[in-house]
Amino acid sequence: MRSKGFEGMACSIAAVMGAIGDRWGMLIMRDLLLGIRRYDDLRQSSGVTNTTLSDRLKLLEENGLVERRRYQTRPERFEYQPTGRGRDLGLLMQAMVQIGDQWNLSNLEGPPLDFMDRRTGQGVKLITVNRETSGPVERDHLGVRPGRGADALMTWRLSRGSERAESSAVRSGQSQGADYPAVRDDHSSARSP
Amino acid sequence: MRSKGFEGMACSIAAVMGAIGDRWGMLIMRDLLLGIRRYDDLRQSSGVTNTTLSDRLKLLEENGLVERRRYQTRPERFEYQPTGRGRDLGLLMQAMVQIGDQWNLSNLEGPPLDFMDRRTGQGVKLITVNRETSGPVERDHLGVRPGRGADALMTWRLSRGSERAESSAVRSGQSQGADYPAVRDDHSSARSP
DNA sequence: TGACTAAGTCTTATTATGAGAGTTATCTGC
DNA sequence: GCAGATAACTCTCATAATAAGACTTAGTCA
Repeated sequence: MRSKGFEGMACSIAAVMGAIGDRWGMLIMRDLLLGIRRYDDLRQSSGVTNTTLSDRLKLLEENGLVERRRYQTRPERFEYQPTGRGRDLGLLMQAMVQIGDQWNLSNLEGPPLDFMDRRTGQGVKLITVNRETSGPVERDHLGVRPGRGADALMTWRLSRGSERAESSAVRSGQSQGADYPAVRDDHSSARSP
Repeated sequence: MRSKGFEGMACSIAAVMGAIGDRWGMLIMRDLLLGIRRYDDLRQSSGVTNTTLSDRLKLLEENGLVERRRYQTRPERFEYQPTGRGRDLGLLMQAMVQIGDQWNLSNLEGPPLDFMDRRTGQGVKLITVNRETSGPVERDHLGVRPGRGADALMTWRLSRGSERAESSAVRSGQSQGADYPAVRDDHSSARSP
């Protein structure tokens, strides 16, 4: 059974994960964004099996992240390239590289992949800034609130999240609250989903 | 069969995806970062089944992203909270929200989740900046190169990526090259993996 | 001729998943 | 004092997905 309900979820995180499919989908998108175009190259680069690669490419195409294009006839040969939407996932890739490099799970002597400014050759990183002023915002100051597209479940999730952070968890002095404390909306209620 | 070789890959993207496990793992991390702590709340919030939630929580704990803590005895009750490493995934969450909001696959009238600066209440976003000067870097100027932790496969991947971008693909005038064009290293070669 | 390339499909055994029932220990309301 | 609720799971079963790798098709290369 592939999925249960990633489609109807009012959550951008679920939407993005649903579109990518799984970690194989993500590795394939990584390779495409790095410029790999051919089926066999994708297979060798990611180490995925034929069955899964074939399936994921179809899925990514259906989800509008990848375009399949015939680059020669007789025999027919196809290549795959990211669409505009697929290219948006570059941000995700940067975030993963930044986090993974920090963790360094494989105990490497440096990052495997180094993002940089092509003009200057200098390294780059992702930071959080104010949407209007572009001034930097520290992680400790970040919060979250239901947006206009939030449904009852999202509202419940956020209020439940801040609830726990203030009751048993904090009383015991051991547990920490939400990493992105919810800022309560006027119309937020804590009904069960 | 769960996975083939996500462990030995010299790639931060694979490392992060491997640690999260799959999209259910990501939804669980989302909920934990929003402050949800209890098993039943996680289940209701994410819509995951018991079997999968139980399995994923163990996996996330093994991977050091989540900590299981007894908050009461008789009867024993446990809660789950993100570790420091788990908290790093907040950046990933922000990236997904930013991308998913842009796509708006569910045709909502606004974002479901709104990240902001708690001090001012103003919205925030992720941008790419120079690692030293903190000056903004445009997407079109981004490139990539093998870092010190790159293995033969990563080097091959990057050189193959820029190869395709310059040969058949561009010759035909239809295909575009890598979104993050590789900057060639002096010691990069194009041997097969 | 034989080897090789590219882009897959097909087969089989193993593993994961969804749905939901069952379990254990305790607390709450009446 | 006992039905029902709560919390955090485990168990079962039918179905779906996966890994490994053999096979296919239509050419090119030496």
